[in-house]
Amino acid sequence: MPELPEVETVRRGLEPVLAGRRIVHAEVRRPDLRWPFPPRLAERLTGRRVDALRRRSKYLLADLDGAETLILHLGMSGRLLVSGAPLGAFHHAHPVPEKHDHVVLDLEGGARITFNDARRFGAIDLAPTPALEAHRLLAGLGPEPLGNGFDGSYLAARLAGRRTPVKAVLGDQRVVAGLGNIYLSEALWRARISPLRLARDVTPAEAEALAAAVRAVLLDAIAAGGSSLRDYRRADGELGYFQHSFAVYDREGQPCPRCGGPIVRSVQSGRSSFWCPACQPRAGW
DNA sequence: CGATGCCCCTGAGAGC
DNA sequence: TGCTCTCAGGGGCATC
Repeated sequence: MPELPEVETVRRGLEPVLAGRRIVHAEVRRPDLRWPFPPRLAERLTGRRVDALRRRSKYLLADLDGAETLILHLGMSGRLLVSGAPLGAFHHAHPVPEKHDHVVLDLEGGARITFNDARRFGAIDLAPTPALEAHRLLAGLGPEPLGNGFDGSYLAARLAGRRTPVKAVLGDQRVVAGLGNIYLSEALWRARISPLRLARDVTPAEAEALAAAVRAVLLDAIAAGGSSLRDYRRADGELGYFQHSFAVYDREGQPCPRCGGPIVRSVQSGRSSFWCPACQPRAGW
């Protein structure tokens, strides 16, 4: 899916289109994605002004007037695409809805936002803004990796004593929110820690390096507009380009950019991990 | 409580 | 050209 950098890139693309504008028409073309949509979704969106577009972990949060917030999750294949003329060119045609275009929002001024999601692992919900943090999808999330609540000592404390691989802990959204399979492999490579190492065997110094690596790789990826492997697109439809900067992800058999040794792939919990056995020794085993 | 595996769904790409 | 098989960036849930 879109991980944190991809969601943040989409947010930055949508914010200038959405913020301060009213939704003049909402078309909801199916009743659900991963879960059923909230009742009367189209009616509840129509006429509402979007006051701000925020991000929490991999969720986009559109604060609406009337103290409700629209919660959006892109799942694995979700896209939020902008079309139309923001200045309202009279003859500007919107594209005909395509397969997997599930929700279409028309904004005052003429822009249109379309939620397309082939695999339908995405999610949409509405929640009262004051109680947003208590929403079932947001309540258990750990700190933002780019925020003040995430650093080496915090991470060391969360890794301590856990007999599960460090990659599993770092990918647990309750520990830190927003990392997915790509940036887990990339961050562990930057910190020179094997994804197979047990969390309890990661030293405090390594945890410090890992927290720094997480922040650095996320910032680099955001600066590149995210990573486009298959489905992900920015709000303007363009590709991100951080995939060209991968050190290890999806590079099995290719040379490690640091040592030249071959990248290997391991399967953990049914998901691929990519790493360099020379740079990321399994010391501690 | 912690760890593991399954599953939701469609489409792309590989192999034959 | 077409069939079948495998795999994909998430994450909730059942199970042990």
